[in-house]
Amino acid sequence: MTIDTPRPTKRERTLAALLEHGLDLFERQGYDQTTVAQIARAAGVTEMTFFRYFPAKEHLLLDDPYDPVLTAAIAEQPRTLPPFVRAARGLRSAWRALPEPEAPVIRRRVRIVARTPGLRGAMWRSTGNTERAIVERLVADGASPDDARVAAASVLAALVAGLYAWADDESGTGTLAAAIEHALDVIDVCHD
Amino acid sequence: MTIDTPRPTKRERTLAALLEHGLDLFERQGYDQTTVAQIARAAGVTEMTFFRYFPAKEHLLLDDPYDPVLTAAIAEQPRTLPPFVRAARGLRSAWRALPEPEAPVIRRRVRIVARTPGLRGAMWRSTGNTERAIVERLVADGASPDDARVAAASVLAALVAGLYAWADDESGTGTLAAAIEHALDVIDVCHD
DNA sequence: GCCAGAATGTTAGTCGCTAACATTCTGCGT
DNA sequence: ACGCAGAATGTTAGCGACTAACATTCTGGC
Repeated sequence: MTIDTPRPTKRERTLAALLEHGLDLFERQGYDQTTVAQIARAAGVTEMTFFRYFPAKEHLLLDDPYDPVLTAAIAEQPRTLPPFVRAARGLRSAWRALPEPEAPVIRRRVRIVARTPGLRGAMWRSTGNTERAIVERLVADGASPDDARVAAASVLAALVAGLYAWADDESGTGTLAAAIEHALDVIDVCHD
Repeated sequence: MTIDTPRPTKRERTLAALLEHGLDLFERQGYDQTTVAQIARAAGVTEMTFFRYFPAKEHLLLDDPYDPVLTAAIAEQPRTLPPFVRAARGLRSAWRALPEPEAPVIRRRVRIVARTPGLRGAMWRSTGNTERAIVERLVADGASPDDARVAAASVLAALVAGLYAWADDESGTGTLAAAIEHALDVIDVCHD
């Protein structure tokens, strides 16, 4: 909880309204069945305005400000390890340190993505930036570009699969960090 | 070369025309800049007809009749191995056996996909069937569903990354099978 | 309370894609 | 060669995501 909440600017308020009503409608009637016009109307705004806040419908669900932490964690892994193992262990230690409070919102979003085939592709594309960041890090440390791309893509795919499994768990008991760690364990099978 | 080429039915001819002109236009002016109407016109046909042959624009590039071979190869891997390793080695042995003659067309297609960000997502979604098939196989052999999904997604991501690297190689000398094998080696780092 | 600039609305249009129905053409048997 | 069933294609109309150019209203600091 922040100390003081100075009256949110109008921009912040409409953004929040779009996010809230968007998530709500997606959950109630499905992503494909929900129209941008509907979301806008629910938020007391025009379709046009929606696109001033999000470049596309899917961006209401896909945001990703996590990159810097990840690459830092990868950099800390010993360079003697193969790129694939470095990436996997780096991601694992990064997510272990992540704060859990944001988990509920993330869960709502991931749930919708996991259940909408068309969005799974979009999610994958949206990991493009993260992938680039990881590749950069690995190459800077001596890996071949091709190998780095393979390692990054593969590790990210495992991470996303782990996210889906966590979001789909009805009980909702497990922590996000544990789910991620488990997913990366499936992949990092070398014990040396 | 087949022994005799009985006059291709009209359906086959328009299909071929759409594929040919589609690929051509995509290569010359880019995927996003190419309109379905353009492709149809070039093939001497209507936009409507295009959609009778392909459910969506992207399907002109994405076809995948490979699943049965893959799962069979995975089934042959020893069940004592972790799911991830089984999947990786199964895929490797499957692609080793694949005929190389189709490579040139595949290369054209993958090249376009690799260079069109929006299509990378579509490609990923189109691997959904293959993923399901692999998961089924792994689960049937005793893996947990969550673990199987992680393993399948991760291995497929590596394979696709390998495909991109191969298609982007300007020299065009390396064989498809070699590229795939190399990609899977990056991921299967356990030597035991 | 005023006013610059932010925020929003309007209109019009493109592209991907679908549906319902009409029309033409192909390739088979005779 | 001929005719006909059914395949193949065309037409029209429309929805939803998204963009562009321009007009309008409203906000928030002074």
